[in-house]
Amino acid sequence: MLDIKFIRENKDLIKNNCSARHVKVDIDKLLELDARRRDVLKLAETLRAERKQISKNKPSEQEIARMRTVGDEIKKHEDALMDIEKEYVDLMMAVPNLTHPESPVGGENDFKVIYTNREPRQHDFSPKDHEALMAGLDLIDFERATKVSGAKFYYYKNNQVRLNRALINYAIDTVTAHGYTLIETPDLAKDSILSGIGFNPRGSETQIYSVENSDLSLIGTAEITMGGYHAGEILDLAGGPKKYVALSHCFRTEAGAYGRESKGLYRVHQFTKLEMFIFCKPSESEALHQEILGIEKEICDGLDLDYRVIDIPTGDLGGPAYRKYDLEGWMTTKGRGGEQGGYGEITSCSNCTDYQARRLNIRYRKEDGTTEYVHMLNGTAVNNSRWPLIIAETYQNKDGSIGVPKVLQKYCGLKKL
RNA sequence: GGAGAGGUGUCAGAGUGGUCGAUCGUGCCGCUCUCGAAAAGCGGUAGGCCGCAAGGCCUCGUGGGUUCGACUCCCACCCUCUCCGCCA
Repeated sequence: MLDIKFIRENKDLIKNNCSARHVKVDIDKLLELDARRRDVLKLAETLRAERKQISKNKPSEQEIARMRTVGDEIKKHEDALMDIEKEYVDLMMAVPNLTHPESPVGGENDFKVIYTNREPRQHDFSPKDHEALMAGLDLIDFERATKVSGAKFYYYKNNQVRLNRALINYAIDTVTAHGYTLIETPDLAKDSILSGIGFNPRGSETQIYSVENSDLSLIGTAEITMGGYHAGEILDLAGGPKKYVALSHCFRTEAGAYGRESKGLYRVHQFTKLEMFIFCKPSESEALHQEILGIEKEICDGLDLDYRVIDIPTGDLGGPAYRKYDLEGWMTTKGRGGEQGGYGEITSCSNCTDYQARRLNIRYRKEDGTTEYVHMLNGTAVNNSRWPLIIAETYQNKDGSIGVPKVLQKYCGLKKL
């Protein structure tokens, strides 16, 4: 959510931003509702002030009689206000965040590559995809998962389970070395928190599983439970930003996402993820966004993967992100029509500035004693779906075995799978 | 799941229908005293909304209701604590 005052004073900027981000919101309608809201509010408040003044001391019979009608009038204004406010809030929620001036303008495919660590290594044999590799080594079972839970679920088996734990533990050590507090979160959260973060739990095109007869949903990312962690609080950031690294399960319906891209582990309904999350002062957020990106690269470098970083274009930013970087790894799975590979997303980090903080009411105390909304950032450390995928495809041997990256060997005691 | 108690400002804790947005203490900030600190004394200390401002409105777990007027009364829900039951 943005500041209504800002929207009021920068109407054209907001409209242009909406169209750059491919978001349709009726800004004129919003401003009209805003004006009506303030008019009605003023009427109600004037009457309330009068009633309060008169009712302070014991009023006369005559005054009491008049206050009865004043009460009715106030109620009328309040009801009108509620109607206006409902529509107003819906529109406010739909307005996307502002955009970083350097974010590339355009749709999904207009991203800008800002870093490539090296030319992807080519295998000197015809590489397999992770599904074939893992199946061959009895490391995964999709079929029985389909029987038990449905398509896009999986059982990990044998040493793959150990490798996945090693991956998480390696990432935990790497991130906590940068001063992040380790935390494991609930896997369900209240709908009010979901929408505060910018997810719509029960809309028509939702990616969220909701629990029937409750106000709970399964989280799609620990971003939800971590954003909610400090909801409604006034933070003390004098000692520096609050930095967390959070472990949770993630659940996504992935409605409508089928086809080549969703092969194997690339797009699944459930996975485990380690997520970085920061609450900071506005002046710090751009530097911390770079810090998160740097840690993501450090994790990748440690595993010696082939990857690149892209700056996400305006049309693909979603609602909350001010700027977003994806880190894409080289995958066999991503190959198309005879090609032997392509880049696929393995992490994503966003600077959401104060967009979520305003919805969740998270502020910090400034030195002058006043408060201001914090900036919030999030970024993937690792997960146990796409990362095992890319390790298998990158470290595969001609004989169908999978090497274990050196840095993980001490975590799981294995040299190959 | 059953029984009881309770949810008020940083914390602790008053307030049971009318100048209560809230006593007192504590914490925090400033000042005085001091070479400095402690102690002591004095003063200041919630947030949000509307407004150029003056000022006004809202918030005592949440949402309804009663009333001219609700922190105070009624209803529902949420949460916390104690005891009992159940349970990985």
